[in-house]
Amino acid sequence: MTMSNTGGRRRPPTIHDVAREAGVSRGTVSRVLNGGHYVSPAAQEAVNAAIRKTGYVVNRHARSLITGRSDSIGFLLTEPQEKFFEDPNFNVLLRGCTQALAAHDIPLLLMLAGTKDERRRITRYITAGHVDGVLLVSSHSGDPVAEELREAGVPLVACGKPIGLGSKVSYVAADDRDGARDMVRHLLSVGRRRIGVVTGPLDTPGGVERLAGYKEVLTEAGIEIDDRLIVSGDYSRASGEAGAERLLAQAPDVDAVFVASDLMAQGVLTALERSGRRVPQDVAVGGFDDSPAALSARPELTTIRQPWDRISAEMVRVLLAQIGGEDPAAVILPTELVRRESA
Amino acid sequence: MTMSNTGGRRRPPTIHDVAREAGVSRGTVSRVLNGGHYVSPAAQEAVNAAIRKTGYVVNRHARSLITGRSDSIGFLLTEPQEKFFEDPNFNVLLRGCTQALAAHDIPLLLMLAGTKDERRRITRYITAGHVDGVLLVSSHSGDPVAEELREAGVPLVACGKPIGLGSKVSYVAADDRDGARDMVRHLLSVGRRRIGVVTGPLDTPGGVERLAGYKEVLTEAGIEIDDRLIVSGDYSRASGEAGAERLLAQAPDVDAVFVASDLMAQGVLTALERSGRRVPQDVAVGGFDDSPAALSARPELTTIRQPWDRISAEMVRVLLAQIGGEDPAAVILPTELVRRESA
DNA sequence: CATGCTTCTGTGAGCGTTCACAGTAGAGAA
DNA sequence: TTCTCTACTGTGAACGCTCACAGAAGCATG
Repeated sequence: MTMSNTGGRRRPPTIHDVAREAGVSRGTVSRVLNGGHYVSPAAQEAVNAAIRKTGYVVNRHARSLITGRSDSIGFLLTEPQEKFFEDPNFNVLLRGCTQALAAHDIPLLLMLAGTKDERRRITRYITAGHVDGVLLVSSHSGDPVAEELREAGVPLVACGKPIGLGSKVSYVAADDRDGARDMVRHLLSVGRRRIGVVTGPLDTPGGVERLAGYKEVLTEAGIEIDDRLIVSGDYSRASGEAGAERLLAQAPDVDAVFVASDLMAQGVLTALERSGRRVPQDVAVGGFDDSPAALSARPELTTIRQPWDRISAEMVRVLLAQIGGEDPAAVILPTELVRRESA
Repeated sequence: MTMSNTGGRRRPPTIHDVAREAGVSRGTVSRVLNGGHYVSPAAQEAVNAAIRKTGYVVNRHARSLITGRSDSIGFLLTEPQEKFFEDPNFNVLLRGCTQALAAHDIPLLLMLAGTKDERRRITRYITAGHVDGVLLVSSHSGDPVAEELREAGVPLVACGKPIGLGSKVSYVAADDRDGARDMVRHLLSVGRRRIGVVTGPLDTPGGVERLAGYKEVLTEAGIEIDDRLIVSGDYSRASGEAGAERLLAQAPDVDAVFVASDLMAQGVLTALERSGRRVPQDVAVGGFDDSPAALSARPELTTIRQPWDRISAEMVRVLLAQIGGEDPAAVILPTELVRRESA
C-alpha cells in the first residue's frame, strides 16, 4: 500500500461541485463566472453562495485550454542583465506593471533574456501562446527577440520608443525632449551659461531626444552649441564618471552639466569632487529619471522625474487593449522637474 | 461575415499533428516528450524529427489540466514594498531565482503582497494550485500569508530563517553569525577597540544573529560589551543615519562601526561625514550584504558578501526537491569578507 | 508447444472548463 | 388560441494532453 501523500493537498472543488451545491447546471455557474449575463437573480445569488461555501476558484488551465487565452502576460527584459541590477528604474517599472496586472487578476511572468539560449527558449515559450502579450524592456536597437515576436503577431508594448520595429508595436515613453528642455532652462535660470551635457547612448531614441532638447533650448537662448561641451555615456555610473573627466579636460570652464541619467550623474559628482569643484556652487548638476539614486547622491540630485507609475499603468492598459483587438498605440507622458540640491 | 482576426496568430500544432507526421500514435509522442522510456530508437528519432519539422511546443494548459501540476512557481514578496525598491539585494535574488528556474523550463510568477486585498487574492491564487510552490521573501515575523500557505501544505522555501513557522518550511540563509564574527575580527585586526554596532531589526533572526556574532568576538577578545555602543535600525538608509547620530552622542570615542546592512552603512557614512570624522582614519565602517550600494558608497564599503547567486540557486533546488516529495530542508551558506576602503 | 517476461505501441477515457445549441417558460401581439 | 420574442437553463462536445490498460511482438524458459 504505497500512498504517496505529499503534504495532503486535496483536490480543490470544481465547477461541478458548485453547480450541485447551488442546484443549477455547469453552464449557469460558468455564466455567473463570466459576467453574469442571461442569469436570473435567484440563480446568480445561489451560485455566489455556493462559491463562497465551497471556496471554489476557477481552474485556469481548463479555461485556457478551451479559450486559447492564457490570461497571463510576460515581462520581458532583453537588456544586458547588469543594468537590471544597477538601475532602480527597472524595479519601479516591474512593480508598477505587476500591480496594474494584479488589478485584472493577471499574473506576470518574469522573463530574462540574457544569453542566446535563454532568448531562444523564451521566444518559443511566447510564440507557443503561453502568454497573451508581452511588456518589453529593451532600450538597444535591433532587438532580435522583439522582432521575432512582432512577426509572430504577439501583442507587444515597449517601454520607450523601440527602434526598427514597425508601427505594430505599441510603446509608452516619457517626453524625453521636453524633460531635457525643462532641465536646461532651469540651469539657464540659475545663471549658468557654459552648460555641458553627458548624453545617453545615441543609438537609442531616448538618448537622441534628450540631447535634442538640450540643443534646442541653448539655441533659443542664443547660445552657440559647443561640441567640447558634449560627451556621451551609456547610462551607467562608470560612464558618467568617465564622461565628466573628458568634459572637464575639453572645457574646464564648464559651470553646469545636464546628465541624461541619475546613475551617470552619480559618476559625474564623483569626478567633480575629485577635480576639486563644489556642487552646485562651481558646477551645477542636473540628472534625469528621479530614480532612488537621485536621493542617495550627495548632494541630492536636481533631476527630471519620469512618471514610472503612470508609465507602467499605461503599458498594461495599452497591452490589454491590444490583446482585446485594438490597434497599437503610442503614449507619451509628461515629465516634471524635481529641484533638490545639485542645481 | 464577421471574422475577428486579431493579428493572424494561427493555432499551433498539437501532439496529434506530430503523431501523424511521425507515423506513430499520440501515446508514443507523449512518451518521447516525457523522458523517452519504453520507446524504440526508431520511433524516438521519427518523433523528434516531426517535432522539429512542425515546430511543436507542448500545450502546458492541457498538460497541467491532467497532471494537476502547474509547472510554474511563485516568487512572493511580502516585505513592505519600499524595500523592494531601495534594496538591490532583491534584484539579485529575483534574477538568480528566475534563471535557476529557467534552466528547468519553469516560469516564475512575480507576486507582490503589499495591501490586504493583494494578500487575499494571492493566497487564493496559490492555494488554488495555480503554482506548485513558492519562493518567499519576508523578513518580518509572523507573516500571515506564509502561515496560511504552510497550513494549506504548499511547498515553501523562505529566504532567511522564518519566524513562527514550523519545520515544514524550508529556508536558505547566509551564515549571519559567522559573517558578523568575520567583520568584527577584521575591525579588531586593524587596531580598533571601541567598536560600535548598528543592528538590523531585532525581531528577525538575521538581526539577532549578526548582533550575536558581534558580541561573541568582542567577548572572546576580552573586551566588555558596552550598551552605549549598540543601536538598532531597520536596514534602511535613513535608520543607519539616525543610528549613527545616536551612537556618536552616546559614545563619541567610537573608532569603528559594524553596520548590519550596506544600505544602513551609507547612512552611517553620511552621519560620520557630517560630524567631521574621516573614514576609515577616525572611524572604520564595516557593512553587510555586499550589495551594489557598497560600491556606490564613498569611501567604498568593506563588507560581508552574502552569496546571493548561491542562495537563489539553493532556494530553487530545495523547492523543487520539496515539490518532488522530499522533506523540507534548511541550508546555511558561508559568507565572505570583502575588503575595500572603509575599514 | 505453452508460458512468462520484457519491450514497445495504440486506444479510450477523462482532466475542468467554455461554447454552441436546443429547449422551456412566460409575456405580449396577432 | 397561436405565434413570436425574450429571458433563462441544461446538455453534449470539444480543447490538447497524460494515464492506465490492453495487446503485440520477440525471446528465453519450462
